[in-house]
Amino acid sequence: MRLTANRIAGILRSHGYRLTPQRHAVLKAIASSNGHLTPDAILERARSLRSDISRVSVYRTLDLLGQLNLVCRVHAPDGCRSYMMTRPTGHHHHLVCTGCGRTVDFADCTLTELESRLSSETGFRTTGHILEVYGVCPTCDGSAESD
Amino acid sequence: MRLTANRIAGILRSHGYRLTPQRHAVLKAIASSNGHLTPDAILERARSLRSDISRVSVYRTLDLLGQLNLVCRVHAPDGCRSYMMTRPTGHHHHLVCTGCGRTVDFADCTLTELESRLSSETGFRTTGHILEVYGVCPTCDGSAESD
DNA sequence: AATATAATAGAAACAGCGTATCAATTACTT
DNA sequence: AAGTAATTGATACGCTGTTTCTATTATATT
Repeated sequence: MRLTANRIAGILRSHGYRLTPQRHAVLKAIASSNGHLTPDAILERARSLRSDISRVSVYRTLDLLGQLNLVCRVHAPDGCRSYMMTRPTGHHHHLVCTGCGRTVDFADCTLTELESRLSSETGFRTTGHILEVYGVCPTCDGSAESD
Repeated sequence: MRLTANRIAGILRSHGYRLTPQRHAVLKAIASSNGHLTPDAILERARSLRSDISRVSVYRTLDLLGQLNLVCRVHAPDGCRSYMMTRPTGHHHHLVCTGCGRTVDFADCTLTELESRLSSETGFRTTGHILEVYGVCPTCDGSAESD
């Protein structure tokens, strides 16, 4: 289950951050999507909820949420600055629909073996990885696109 | 073994493209690195070989090389537009040093299982993936940084 | 070697994304 | 209700990448 905008609002306040209408709109914008969103798409959605939101606030809110690990970035083939809500769990990866952007998380990551093998073969001390899997979701596979 | 600048020059010509001094300088700039380079870093290196190279030409050459699969993009945590020479082989991934950028390719990709499992679990028709592994190379692990 | 020509170059202007600065506003504490 | 520190938007800026256009040039042909 993914974090709702309201729960995140509570988390923000518990960390001493203010809950402004702008932040709330950004939260709702991100939480209302089942896929990843670019900062620009987030701005657009947030503006439909509250018209007086600036681009700057979107970036600031994204930075803040990123620091608190409440949103995570999605690396798409055409750009690596899209965001979506982080699930409560820790390490995970994304299965991204290249048609509509719908994104599914998965947590079973089989890369620790690979990392240790690479480590012993190269002498590198491995520290992490990016993994994004791409595909076409059932809906998009039936031709029409949606979001 | 990685492609040399001269071999790539031959490939370009065999595809009907001209071998201009600018392109050659860009090729040498990329080939002379053992890591991934941003377009800006490539411009800088190419300029040290030949002063009259414009930023536009770097981008154009990168596009061309990308179409021919002679360079590939490296997704780093801070940006996804770095380039390095492609090895002659096909599907592969990168182990990237976060200290100096040195990059090692590896071809044993264990993700087809994961993809088919995800596919049957989600209904997505998987089409590919990005995988970049990060680490610290032996040199950088001994404190000083180099390139 | 000279010529023709299509490809390629750089200059300049532009567009988009993200950030820094700063005065005005406002969410929250008391 | 008032005080205050956090937060906001406006503005300006810088960086990255692209488009357009004219001049140049690598190559094929003679």
